[in-house]
Amino acid sequence: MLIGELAALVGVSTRTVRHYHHLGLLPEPERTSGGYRAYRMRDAVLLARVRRLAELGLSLDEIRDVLADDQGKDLREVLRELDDDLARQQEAIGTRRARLAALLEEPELGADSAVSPEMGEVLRDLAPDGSAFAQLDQGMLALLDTVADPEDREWALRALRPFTEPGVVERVHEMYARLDEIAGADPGDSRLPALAADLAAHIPAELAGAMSGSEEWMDLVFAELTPAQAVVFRQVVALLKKEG
Amino acid sequence: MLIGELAALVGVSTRTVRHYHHLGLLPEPERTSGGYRAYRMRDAVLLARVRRLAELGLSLDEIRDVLADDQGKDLREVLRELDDDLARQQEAIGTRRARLAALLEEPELGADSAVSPEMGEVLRDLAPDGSAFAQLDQGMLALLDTVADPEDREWALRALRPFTEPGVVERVHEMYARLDEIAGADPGDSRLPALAADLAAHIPAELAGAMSGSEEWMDLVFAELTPAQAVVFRQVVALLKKEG
DNA sequence: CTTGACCTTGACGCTACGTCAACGTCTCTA
DNA sequence: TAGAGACGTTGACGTAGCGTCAAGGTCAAG
Repeated sequence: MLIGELAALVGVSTRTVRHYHHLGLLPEPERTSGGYRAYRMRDAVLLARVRRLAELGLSLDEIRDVLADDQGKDLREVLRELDDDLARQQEAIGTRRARLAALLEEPELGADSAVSPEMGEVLRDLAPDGSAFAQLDQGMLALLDTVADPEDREWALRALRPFTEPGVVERVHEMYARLDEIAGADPGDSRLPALAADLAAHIPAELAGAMSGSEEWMDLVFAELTPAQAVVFRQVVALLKKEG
Repeated sequence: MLIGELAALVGVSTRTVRHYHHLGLLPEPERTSGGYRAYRMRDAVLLARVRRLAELGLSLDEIRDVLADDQGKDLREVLRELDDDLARQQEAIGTRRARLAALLEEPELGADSAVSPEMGEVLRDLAPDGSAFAQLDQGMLALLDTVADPEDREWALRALRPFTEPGVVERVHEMYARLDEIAGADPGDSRLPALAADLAAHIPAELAGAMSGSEEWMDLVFAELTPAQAVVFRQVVALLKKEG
């Protein structure tokens, strides 16, 4: 039997057979005068054994160990571990499918999808309306949602909910629009103080406190702003500090 | 933000971040004077986006496509395909776990395990009793079980069942033992004709017909036999042919 | 000035083979 | 007897998503 015949008999590729030789799973057979591998029934029997175990899902390393031990004692143990592993995989896939199903339910499926359902709701209410500022803002909310620990996340969601109420959403969009408008403005632009005042009036104290808590965080946020926007937010911070 | 800080923020390794740069999933940020990557919030937002999609199970290639399209239209399609794929995986795992459970039920778990339940029964009844001939014979039955198409398999099982009946099993083991005994014997040994006659008496005609059907198959089987055993089986074949 | 923590690029490792490449062997046929 | 075509040989790269050195540069602190 040449390698192609053996492979066809057992139902694998010749590459697979050679691979098993390389790994020592299958002994190299004698060679013909021409250098071809000459297989016998024993080889087919062995190869079939390997395939049966492989099709169960054992790794080739595990198969080698099992065949080396030869006894059924170790095999039973390996199979149990494998079953546990498969059970975990099934569970993980189930979880992912549940998340997928929830996502597919959503009417909008934007770049910031795949966040938690609660944050998804907030983001949908605040809707990406083409505003550059809104995009960054909502991206950061999505970031927060994926990296914050559960309690911080809950806290943030509670703090955000007021913005999603009808009547308030429109004000938020108006702020986004005004921030976009002044993006390229001069730092001394006359519209800035009014915008800062309006923003400060809409941001609750607790949110402000949390935001300005970390110096580095604030630096990172300010680094994303245009000079004019930065001026506005420095004024907002000042106003909120005075107020609190 | 340096790479380590970004990675910690989003919850990945620095290697992962660099990998995403390499794949073009994440744009390379500016560098500090010292050559360090200097990240900003936008990068964290983007990285979090990538991670959310990756954790859903999308491949990095798919993520790049989805982010390139930017629209939710394609994302929905990709997610549906992914869900189908996961459903298939779940089913496959379920099948494997069922086979595993069946296997773990079995009291004996030998080298030829993981065959079909029916063949498992036959092999258990014929039990590996240390006979070298029995080992090869039963290995070949296992091979047959894994490579034959369903109808041939059914046929073989029906033809084998008589051997597993109480009263017959003992005769089978006796034959195995006698074949082992004469393994190294002279081709002219006086025990050979009797053994051949006894074997022929126990092998039904249909099985004999099937076995001798393929020339190559017979060659492969004979190649596994010692000279004395080969003599015996040539006599068996002759006897069965005369009888049929 | 040194230490130690961080950064840089480059490259190999992992799983289970698929897929060339470049070349030898064997069988069949003109 | 030569050539074609089917098969075999070894060697090496590719896959997915990073982990893990290696060999070295940068930076803040003591």
